[in-house]
Amino acid sequence: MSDYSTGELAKLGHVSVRTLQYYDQKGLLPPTAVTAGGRRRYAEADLQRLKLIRLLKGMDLSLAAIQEILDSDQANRVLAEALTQQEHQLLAEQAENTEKLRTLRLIQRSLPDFTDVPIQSITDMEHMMANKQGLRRVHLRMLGFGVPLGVIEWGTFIYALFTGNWWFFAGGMAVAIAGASWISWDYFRSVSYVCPNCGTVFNPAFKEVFFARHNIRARKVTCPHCGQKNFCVEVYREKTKVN
Amino acid sequence: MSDYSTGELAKLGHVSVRTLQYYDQKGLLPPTAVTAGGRRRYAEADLQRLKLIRLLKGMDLSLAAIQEILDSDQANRVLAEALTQQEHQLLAEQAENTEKLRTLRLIQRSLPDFTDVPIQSITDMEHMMANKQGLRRVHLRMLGFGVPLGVIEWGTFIYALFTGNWWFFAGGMAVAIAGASWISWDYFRSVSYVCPNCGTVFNPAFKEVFFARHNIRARKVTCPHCGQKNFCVEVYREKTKVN
DNA sequence: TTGCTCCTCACGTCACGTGAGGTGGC
DNA sequence: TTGCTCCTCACGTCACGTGAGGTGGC
Repeated sequence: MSDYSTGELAKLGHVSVRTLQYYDQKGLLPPTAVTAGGRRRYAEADLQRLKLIRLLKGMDLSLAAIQEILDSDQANRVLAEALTQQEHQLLAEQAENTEKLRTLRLIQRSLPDFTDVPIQSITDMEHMMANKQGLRRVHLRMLGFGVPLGVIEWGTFIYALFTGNWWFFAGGMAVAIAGASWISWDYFRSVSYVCPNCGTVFNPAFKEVFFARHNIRARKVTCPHCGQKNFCVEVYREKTKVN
Repeated sequence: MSDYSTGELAKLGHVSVRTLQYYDQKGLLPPTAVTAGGRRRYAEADLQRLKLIRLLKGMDLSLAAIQEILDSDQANRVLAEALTQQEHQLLAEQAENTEKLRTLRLIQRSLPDFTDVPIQSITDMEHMMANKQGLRRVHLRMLGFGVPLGVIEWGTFIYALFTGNWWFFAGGMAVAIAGASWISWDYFRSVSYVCPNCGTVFNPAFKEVFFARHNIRARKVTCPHCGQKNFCVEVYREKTKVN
């Protein structure tokens, strides 16, 4: 009547034959009987037990924990305890995963800034975050001063066009150039660079920064520590580090 | 100058010495130099690399994936791709965990119903859920008929008390007894029992059910399949299974 | 008798932890 | 010279998957 071979039980329980052999070896699900030829024979109750094992394993309980539950004479109590513990475990994992996703997306968003920059530079996350904020302030300040300067430049130019008074435009240009110089200087004093090779954060000379090849977030400058010339990521220069 | 021994780098990188040895063996982080005596010597750039490894490992990337990223000449592109993939992975895990927690709590809630019942009986989840719904309907129906019956019983009793007309009460009692009998019969016809030993779902004789020891959700009845007498969980008898 | 199922080793997986037994370097 | 650090094997972890080589049972 209702007894199954290893293969039959495997099919009914949606597990592999190897898994059943393994469960037998571990003592987790020994067959009801073994034939003279050494073949395992399972009964209906074994299928029940297997289903329960799968159910518990589906909630990430370890085989050891499952065995402890099944072999306990206080199965109910032990199960309840294991479930409570597993609930905490799963909740903790959920929180960790959420944090991992947060970090992942932070990197994804800042990855476009790292064109030409060896990715070694993406090391310190907190630094990156503080940095993003600081840099954004600096960039906003640039805009805040740059836009009025542009207005002055074009305003005086157009005024000169209509009135023929080019001295007025010359004055506007002088103001604009002075302003732009000041903005550049201010920007230079607000940022530092981090060497992708040795991780040193340094402040190159104004001249080197001004003429260096660069993109939105990195600039090819020379590290004073290891002497290499690399694309270095621009970071916000913290007040406490100004020297 | 700034070169580190294995122990020093381990301390700075918050990993174990063994981990660094392992990373060297895998080719993931080979030391910049090795002394004549076979001691590993790391440079500043190695610390950078280690920090990046930790950052990526923190998002559950495998060492193999990290190595592929670090050793690629298109590191940026490869990293972006790996991150996108990992994002999907993490999201999938979140969804799975949520489902695991749902199952876990379902079991937790129904666990008190399994007093005296071998936990083997908690096997089929979908069945359990359909079952809970069905049983609840049956219980509500019992209440829906039972409460009016109680009202009739007490109402006629009190009426008899005040008027002295006890025939009226006798009539009410008759109705109540008939109603209760009908409720029992209806209940009996709405549930089945599942054998904790062999998993068979069966319908015992009315007499056995009526007099059997029981608690809220289980009843000690005899399985017609394996012949054992156990506490069997009461389940909702599905229409299609009525025989 | 012929396939098919099942059997028992035994190695591989992944990222290290944990000794054992020996040596480099301050 | 004495500790301390570091070195290389090599086994263990967890839940099986994947052959290899052999046999039971219809």
